[in-house]
Amino acid sequence: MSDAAADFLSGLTEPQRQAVEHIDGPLLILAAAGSGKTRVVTRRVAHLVSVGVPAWSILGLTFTNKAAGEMRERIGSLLAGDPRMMRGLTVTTFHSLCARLLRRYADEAGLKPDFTIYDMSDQSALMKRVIGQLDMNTGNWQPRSVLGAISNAKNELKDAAAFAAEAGDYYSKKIAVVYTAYEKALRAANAVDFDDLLVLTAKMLREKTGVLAECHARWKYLMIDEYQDTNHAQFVIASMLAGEGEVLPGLEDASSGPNICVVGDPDQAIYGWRGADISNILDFEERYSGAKVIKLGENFRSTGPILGAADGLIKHNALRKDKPLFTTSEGGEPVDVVLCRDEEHEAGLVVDRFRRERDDDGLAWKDMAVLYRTNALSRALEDAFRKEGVPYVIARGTAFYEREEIKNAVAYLRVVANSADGVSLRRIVNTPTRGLGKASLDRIESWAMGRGLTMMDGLRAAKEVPDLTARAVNASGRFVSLVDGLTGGGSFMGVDAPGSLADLVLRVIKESGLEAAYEKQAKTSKSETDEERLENLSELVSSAASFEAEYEPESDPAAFPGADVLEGGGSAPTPHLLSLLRAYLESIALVADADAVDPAQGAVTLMTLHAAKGLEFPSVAVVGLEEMLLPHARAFDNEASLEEERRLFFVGMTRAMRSLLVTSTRYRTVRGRLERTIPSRFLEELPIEHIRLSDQSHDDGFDDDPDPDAVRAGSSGRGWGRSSYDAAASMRSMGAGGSAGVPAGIEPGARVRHPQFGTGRIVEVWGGRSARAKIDFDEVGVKTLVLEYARLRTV
DNA sequence: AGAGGCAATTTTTTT
DNA sequence: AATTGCCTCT
Repeated sequence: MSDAAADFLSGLTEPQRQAVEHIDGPLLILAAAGSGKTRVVTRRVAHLVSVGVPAWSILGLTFTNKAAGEMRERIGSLLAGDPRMMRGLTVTTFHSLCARLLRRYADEAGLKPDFTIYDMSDQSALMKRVIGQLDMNTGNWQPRSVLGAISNAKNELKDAAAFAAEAGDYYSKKIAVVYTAYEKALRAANAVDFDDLLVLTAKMLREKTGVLAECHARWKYLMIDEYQDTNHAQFVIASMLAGEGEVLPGLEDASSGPNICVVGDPDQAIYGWRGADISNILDFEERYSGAKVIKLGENFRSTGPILGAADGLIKHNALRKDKPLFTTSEGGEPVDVVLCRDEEHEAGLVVDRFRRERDDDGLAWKDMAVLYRTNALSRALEDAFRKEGVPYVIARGTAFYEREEIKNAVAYLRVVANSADGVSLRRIVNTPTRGLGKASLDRIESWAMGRGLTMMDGLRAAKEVPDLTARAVNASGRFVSLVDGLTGGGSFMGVDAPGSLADLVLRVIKESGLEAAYEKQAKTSKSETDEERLENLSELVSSAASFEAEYEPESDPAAFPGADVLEGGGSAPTPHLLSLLRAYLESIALVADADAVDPAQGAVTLMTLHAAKGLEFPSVAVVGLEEMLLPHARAFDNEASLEEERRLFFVGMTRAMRSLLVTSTRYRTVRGRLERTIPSRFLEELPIEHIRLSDQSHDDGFDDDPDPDAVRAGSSGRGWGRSSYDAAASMRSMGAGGSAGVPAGIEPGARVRHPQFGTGRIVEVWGGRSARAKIDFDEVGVKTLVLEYARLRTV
């Protein structure tokens, strides 16, 4: 063994070393939270390469782009001696890989290579039309729930025909009809949804032996992270790629099984709701009878109390094989569990604690994270962080692309890349308004559909469409030439339009009139949001520019580089603008919220518990430990989902290295309504010896320092959570604090402060039970607010 | 055609 | 609170 190979083994525990050294045959790594999984996986890859396995024959699959990027980076630094050894290494997400394979083998998959990937809002838009066209009532058949049913079917690899064949009851039969029509509409739009990426790839790998053979020729070593969260479709894809089909009964043994290495932890399975099947990991040993199983149990991340508390919690999962969590590290503060008055109090508490930890314990903002069950909980936290001037970042990778103006610009790009994309076309055909109203568009559409043409074809042939006004024909013509101009003369395919991707994006923004429309609005209404929109649009141009700068066509897993690239030498061809555009749109479609986590930002990270999986922070706060929230109301009906909620909390707790705060509030504003809450049952499951309870929900005001007596007060018994609570007293104290309820002195002429709108003067007050006030705010103008919910304070 | 206003509604998590 | 959809007014 070379010295380099030996390096990858230094400082490892025995089981870690075994995992790193494993080369051929199936391997299951059961990696408990904080057990050094990433370290092991990256070193194993580096080790494989160092013993002569070509990097291009290794395929690593993760769930988020960020995880993939990190893994690639860490492998890169392990192999820093020779960057060329990384050549052709593929580490990517399931969805990315599938998208690339489907483009490369579009024919075999029954697609066209320029297909669009529809996100959830595209899917809803399409589904609404489909349901409407079937003359079904969107009230009775909600796009969301229908899509949910279809998604479940797809995850089990049931296509519309199979679904229809099984459908017995009226409801299922109806869904089957919608499913069929929805699929037809997707294909007509030359589009696939998220599930299709997996489904169509699985189908292709099963049915097209030629494709599978090429994949086998390329990838000899398969590695899958977070295996406990794979669904059936992903399981099939993994099995096919691993060469499972080649293992004949009776021939499998320890050395001849496929080179598939899966890594996961059943205690961190949190995606059951989207079809993840925990039995994939539980049955791995059975499926690959020669599989080597390595358990990484020792935790290197958290202090004893944090780990003890998390262990005590997860033990309450009855459907779980008991597995001790242990650490050799000593000391550590107990887990703080604090009962707060409301979300404002809770957020203030978190900010105070973080500030203290930064000032006294030498932590940096980037070392801290707040985790919550639902995105809605971020608001109160944001307000507090902003108010206190503490830098924070919300992990919502998709947020930018969900903005109106960005969606509009991206829709133009999508139509440029795929003119059949009806959902995007409909979005932009009259945005900004160009005189093509609903009536004209309906006429054009029915004309086109009657002929089996796309909407774009209809626009192109507007002159022939009956009953169109001259104005509509004219507008159609202008729209068509706009798009043709952007595609470089209507024959983008095969012809490289001049300019870069960023230029194209810029042209879209200008030539579409989007920029002008927002500029006009910004001038007339003087609102800041339109200024912001313009800034966002130019940020989109920058993002396109940096995508272009970083894009490496040869790193495309479906590029299947020829010998010249794999063996070195040969320069990569200049990417065609259209393929660049496709790749860019694909990267936009496949961003994950977790991708936005960037510790380099020097800010506290706010994110959902789901997004936190795989990360670690010296200091963590998990907020909102209340019944209906964590566990979530939706999880009450069955034990399995309740246990998933518990795992979710477990995942949150085990992100913490040194400091963990868990909070619950007595009252929480839900959809604008102040509601009484019940502390989460999970709090009572935390072992008392590892936690420090503190009921601060009765405290008045906004004390910065926790009351040391209050800390002791809660620890006497375990009944503090559920019933012994004086709601009236709490309401009184809140009134005094002025943070909720209707403060006195709300009358015309009075000056008040609103948490969002700032200060203003009351113009008018009326109404009895749900009294409202008209308030003239200094910054944002006149607004009418319901006093009960407005959180006004007199100034 | 299209903007703006009002009423109803709100199933968490995400690739 | 905030978003979405429906409806009216210009």
